[in-house]
Amino acid sequence: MSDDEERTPASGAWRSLGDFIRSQRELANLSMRQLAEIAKISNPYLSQVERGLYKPSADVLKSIANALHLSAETMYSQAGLLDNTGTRDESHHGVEHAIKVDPRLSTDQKESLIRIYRSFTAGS
Amino acid sequence: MSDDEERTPASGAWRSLGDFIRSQRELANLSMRQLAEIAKISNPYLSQVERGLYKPSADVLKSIANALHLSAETMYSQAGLLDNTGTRDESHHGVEHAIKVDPRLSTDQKESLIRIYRSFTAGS
DNA sequence: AGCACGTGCTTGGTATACTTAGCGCATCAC
DNA sequence: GTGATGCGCTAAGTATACCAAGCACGTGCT
Repeated sequence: MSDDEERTPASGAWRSLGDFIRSQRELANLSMRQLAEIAKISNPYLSQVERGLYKPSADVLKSIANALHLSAETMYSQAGLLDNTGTRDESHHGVEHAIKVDPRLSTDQKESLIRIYRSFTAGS
Repeated sequence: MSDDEERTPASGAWRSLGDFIRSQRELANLSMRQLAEIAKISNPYLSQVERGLYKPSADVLKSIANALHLSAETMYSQAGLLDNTGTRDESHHGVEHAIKVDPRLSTDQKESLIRIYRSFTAGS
C-alpha cells in the first residue's frame, strides 16, 4: 500500500480534512458528541476523523456536511474527492470577491468588511 | 443492521449505480480488466460493484469517473451521494461560505467577520 | 472532600471495502 | 485436438471504516 498515492491528492489548502471539520464544528459551537449525534456517527469515530486517523467514507462526509449546514460539494472538494481542477468554473470564491459581489451590502459596509478581512490576513 | 437506515439505502434499492457504470463502460468499449486497470482497482471488485454487491467508496467512484471521462459530480449524483436535500441556499450565503472556508482565518476571526456581516445584512 | 456532568480520547471488536489467486467458458491460433 | 489469450465471476484473505464501552481530565455544585 505504500505506492499508491494516486487517489487522494492531499488537497493543500487545509492541512487535512480533519482540521477543516474540526474548525467548522467549533464554528458552529458544537461538541463532538453533539455533532456526532446529528450526523449519526459515533463520537470516537468523529474524534479520529478530526485527528486525521481515518478518512471517512462519502456518505459519512455528506452526513457531516449536512449537520454543519455545508453543501456536500464543499465537503467533497475539501476532502479532495471532487477534482474541480477542470474545464469550467473559474469561480475564484475568495472572501473579498464574495463581499464585493454581495448585493445586500452597501459600499461602506463592503469597505469595512474588506478592511477587517485584510487586517486578519495581513501576514500571509 | 436492519434498523433505521438513514444514510444509504443499504442494498436492493440501488439498481442504478452498478448498471450505470456498466453501461458507461460498455459504451466506452472497455473490458472490466481494462477499466479496472485504468481506475486502479481490481477487476473482481469492479465486477461486484457493477453487480451491485458492494458500494464503492468515494475515491474509487472518482477514479472510475475519471477513467470513463465523466465528471465526479455526475458519478456522485448517480451514486446518490450528492442530492443534498436539506442544505441551504448557498448562493445566498456566498460571503459566509467564503469566510468559513478561508484557510487563512482563525476560528475566532471567522466568528467575528460573520457576526459583522450578519449585522450588516440584518434587515434585508 | 465528594459527586454529577461535561469535554475529547483510547481500546477492542465488528462490518465492509478492497485485493490476490484461481475457476469456467468462450474464441482464436496451430 | 491442445494451448494461449480474452472475457466475467467466485473464494478467501487483508486493510480500513465504523461502533460500544470506558478512561482521564476539567468544571461546577453542595
